[in-house]
Amino acid sequence: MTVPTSGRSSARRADAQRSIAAILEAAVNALSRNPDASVSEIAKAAGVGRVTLYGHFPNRADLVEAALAHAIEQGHAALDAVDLTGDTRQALTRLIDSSWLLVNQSRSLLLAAQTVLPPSRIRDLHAGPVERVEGLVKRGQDDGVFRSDLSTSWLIGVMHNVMHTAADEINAGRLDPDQAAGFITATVLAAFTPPGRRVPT
Amino acid sequence: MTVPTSGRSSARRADAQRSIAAILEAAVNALSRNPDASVSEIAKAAGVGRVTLYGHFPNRADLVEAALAHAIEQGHAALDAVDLTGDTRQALTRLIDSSWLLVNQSRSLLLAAQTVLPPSRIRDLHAGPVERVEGLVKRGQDDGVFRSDLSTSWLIGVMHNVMHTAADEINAGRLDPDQAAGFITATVLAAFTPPGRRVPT
DNA sequence: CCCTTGTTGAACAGTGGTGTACGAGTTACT
DNA sequence: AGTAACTCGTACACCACTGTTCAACAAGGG
Repeated sequence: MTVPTSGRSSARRADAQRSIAAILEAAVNALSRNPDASVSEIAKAAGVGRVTLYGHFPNRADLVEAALAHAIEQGHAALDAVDLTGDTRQALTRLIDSSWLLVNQSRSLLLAAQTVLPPSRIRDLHAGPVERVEGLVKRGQDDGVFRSDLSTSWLIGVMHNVMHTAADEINAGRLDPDQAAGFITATVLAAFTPPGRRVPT
Repeated sequence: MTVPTSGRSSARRADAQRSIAAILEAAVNALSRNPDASVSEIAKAAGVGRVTLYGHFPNRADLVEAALAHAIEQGHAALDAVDLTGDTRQALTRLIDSSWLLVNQSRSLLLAAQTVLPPSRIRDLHAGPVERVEGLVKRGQDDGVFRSDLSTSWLIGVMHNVMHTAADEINAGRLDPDQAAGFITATVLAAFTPPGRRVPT
């Protein structure tokens, strides 16, 4: 799914696979730095000719999509290690700890994708990660630990955007990166607390 | 400050002022719809020749900057009407009610500015509005109504990004625009509640 | 070892934008 | 009424990027 699987009978040659891998990695890096990175830029960073790149990805949009899919897949795999059982608030804390850096780093890449891909496509690509968070948040709501007067998707959106707050603050030099995770969890846990209940310390 | 005041002894002619006003308004509109709007596009929307536009704004960056400044100034003026005295939480609610739509509408314009202007310039332009919010939040922190374990700038950032959450959710068709303000204030007030204290209902 | 598959740079056409120049026409201020 | 300020369209030079073609060369697989 990461790579264009357009009707190909025999497997790709080894060097082609290497090229594709290099291109994807370079694309993720370049687009994460600058959402408007050109195809030439990416090809050069991948140590590959521009023509070669076009041999694997028909146009820039497809390349960006593949890069985003690649990054998401990687992140998704990395988060499989996180233990989401037990106390819901602690589970959420663990999830934030391991995911906020990933989210932060892919911010610019996501922006690139948004300018080139239809919103539906982007939502599809995010289906996996969203599902994981959604399950956790819903469990918290069912247990009464998280508020239910706001929709699940809203809470997920808030969590996501609070991570962006951290990125902004760090970028502006107003927040020490080491403190970021703590700020995020403190804020999210408070925001998720049901009305009338005490905010966890 | 809204208009290029580059050393001009005698006042501009009336029609020039009209042109500038039309251009600024058109620029705000166009850039709010599409952050990559071209100069031609903006000129056309303003009912003005492209050359005329260049007569008033030397380049695209200056135009974008002027548009952002214009929008901010307008918003700032509109918010002067909001009563920020009395109960801090209620004051914040009032402020959110009147400002979230403005913030939402200028999202794309801000994005345009970010791709063309240095961060410092953007922060300067926002100085006015930020100051207003900062005063209110600081007061809340001093009174013990808002938490002080997180920095003031963080809380402001959170408030800002929660508004963005609303925009995202509306855009995705998952939130009724009429409910947005309520969701935002509920979330922000909870996030601002000091640890150990009850979340307001 | 040979043939297929990949890779490469250079070159080209096309697109869509920015900013400038010019000359003729129009509109406001005094 | 006259002059300076303003506007307009066209045209131009320029640039950066996209996507394609070509012909020569390199490398993997059976």
